[in-house]
Order: sequence, then C-alpha cells, then structure tokens
Amino acid sequence: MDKKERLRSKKLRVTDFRIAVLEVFERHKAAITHAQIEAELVNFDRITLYRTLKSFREKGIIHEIVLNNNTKKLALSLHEAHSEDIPRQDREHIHFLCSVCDELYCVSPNQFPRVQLEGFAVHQLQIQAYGVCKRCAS
Amino acid sequence: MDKKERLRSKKLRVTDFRIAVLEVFERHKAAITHAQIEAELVNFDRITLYRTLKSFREKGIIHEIVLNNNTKKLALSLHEAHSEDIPRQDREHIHFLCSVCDELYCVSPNQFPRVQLEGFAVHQLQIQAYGVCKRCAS
DNA sequence: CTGTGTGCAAAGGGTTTGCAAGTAC
DNA sequence: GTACTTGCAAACCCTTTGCACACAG
Repeated sequence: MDKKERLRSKKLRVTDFRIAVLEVFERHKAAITHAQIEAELVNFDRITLYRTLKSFREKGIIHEIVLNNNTKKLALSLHEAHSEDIPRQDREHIHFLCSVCDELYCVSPNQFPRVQLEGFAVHQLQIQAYGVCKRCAS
Repeated sequence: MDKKERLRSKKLRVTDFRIAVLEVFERHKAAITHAQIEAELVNFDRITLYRTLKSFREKGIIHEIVLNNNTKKLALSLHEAHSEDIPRQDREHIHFLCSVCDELYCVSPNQFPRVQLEGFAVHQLQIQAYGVCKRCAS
C-alpha cells in the first residue's frame, strides 16, 4: 500500500485519518481546496485536518498553490516517496488554472521557460498559467 | 500633483487619508506589506485602511502579489492613470522576490516567456521569480 | 445638496494553541 | 514505554459589516 509508504518515508506515523486524507487527494487528478477535502471526509475533526495538512506540507507530501483570487489549492507532490531532495519535475512544473471549470492542474511543459532579469540572479521560477483546458474548450 | 490625478482618473474622491496611503507607496521602490503601510501611517483607522486598499485594488491603482509563503505584498500598478485597459507591461511583468532582503520588485523582462502546454490553451502567465537582487549579491 | 468616505463597535470566519487522552511503533 | 497524534475547547488574528457622522464634488 503506497499511501503507507508515503507516510513512513517521511517519518510520519500511519494513522487512519492520514490515510483517509491521502485517499481524498488520490481521488482527484486536479488540485483541491481545503473545503473540498472537508466535504469528502466523514466524521472528522477540523483541527486535526489543519494539523494533518500542515505536516503534509512541511514534509513535502503535498504543496499549496496560492491563486491571485486569494484562493488556495492543494495537490500531491509529484516526486517519489523515497527521494530526499526535490526533483526537477517538482520544481519545474506549471500550475494551470482553467477559467471555465476552475480546476487546477500541475503540468510539466516540454520546455520550462528561462528568464533573464537585469540586476537579478534568478534561481527559481514559479509559473501559473490561466486559460482553458481541453475538456472545456471542446 | 499626480496623486490627486491618480484618484480622480479612477473616479475616487481625493481625501487626506488616500493621499497619505499613496505617499507610503511612492516612498517605496519595492512592493510593501499591509503591516508596513500601517507602520508608516500615523493616527489612522485600521478599517478605513482596509477599505482604502480594497478600492485601490478594485480600481487597479495597486495590485496584490500573493507569495507562496502565504504573505501578500502590494505595489502600485505601472500603467498611466488615464488608461482604460491594462497595458502590456502590467500584464507582462515578473514578480521578483529577493531571498536575502525579502524585497519584491516588479520587473519587465526584455522578453516575456511563452509556454506551450499540451491540452491547455494558455491565455495569460503569471510568473514569480526567486533569487538574489543585485544589491544583496555584491 | 448628494453621494462617497470615515470612524467606531461589533461580528465573522478561518486558523492556531493548550492540554488531556489515545495510539503507532 | 515513549513520542507522536488526536479531539475538544478556547483563544487568536485578520478582515468585513452596520451605522451614524463628516466631507468632497
């Protein structure tokens, strides 16, 4: 069961609640909101959920995407459970938000952009793309 | 006095408080936090500040940059007071955050990146760059 | 004069903290 | 057994709302 592995590899104890939260994430291909998670859990404690998501974030199991309309979405991180440092596809993916269905997808482009800024040494780029996804375009 | 012009062109009334807030922005080359603004105002009402910043945002006088450490910064928008729609340098600038001094600058690159994403029609990109600014690098 | 802006008080909502009991390892 | 987790209550903090008064145009 790789949900358990995911937790163990981050030195987090395996509990029913954490498994349940991971299951919610795995049910979705796109990033989800805190409210969505709450809606899909039954009989849970809100505070425990806050703490669970916080430790998931700190351990890099999930990452948070803050959109400019002040909403936040959460998504599983892509990297393998056992890897120690953050691999390229985690650093270099783009957050695509569809303005029709409001779903947010983590996408790896064929070529990740580079940027030159006069007077600034750029170490990392974080890119959010806004547009329409294939499903909504048809 | 172009602070007054700035307000009038957005159909906002010119008040002492709004001028004072604009002055705070003009004192800074980089984006500032809500807390910084409060620190530089004297004898002010917190609620009025919230409402002032809200109307500035709605009118496009300032824009908000949400960083992934969950902090927000505010900066004057670049476009001329009288322009009706958002010009290219407002849509196509990059937010650079220096990890040393924690200052955030709006920078226009010589060439704004384009991105191709399979299955997604990208209409707009929002880019945040992390690194070290010239002043901190020396 | 009219509608917009301000100031105060209070409410609202999301998130965090403290602590005791429960549980993974 | 020990340290980590959970659950409940309460506290916290930031932000918004309601309303009366003040003021810009």
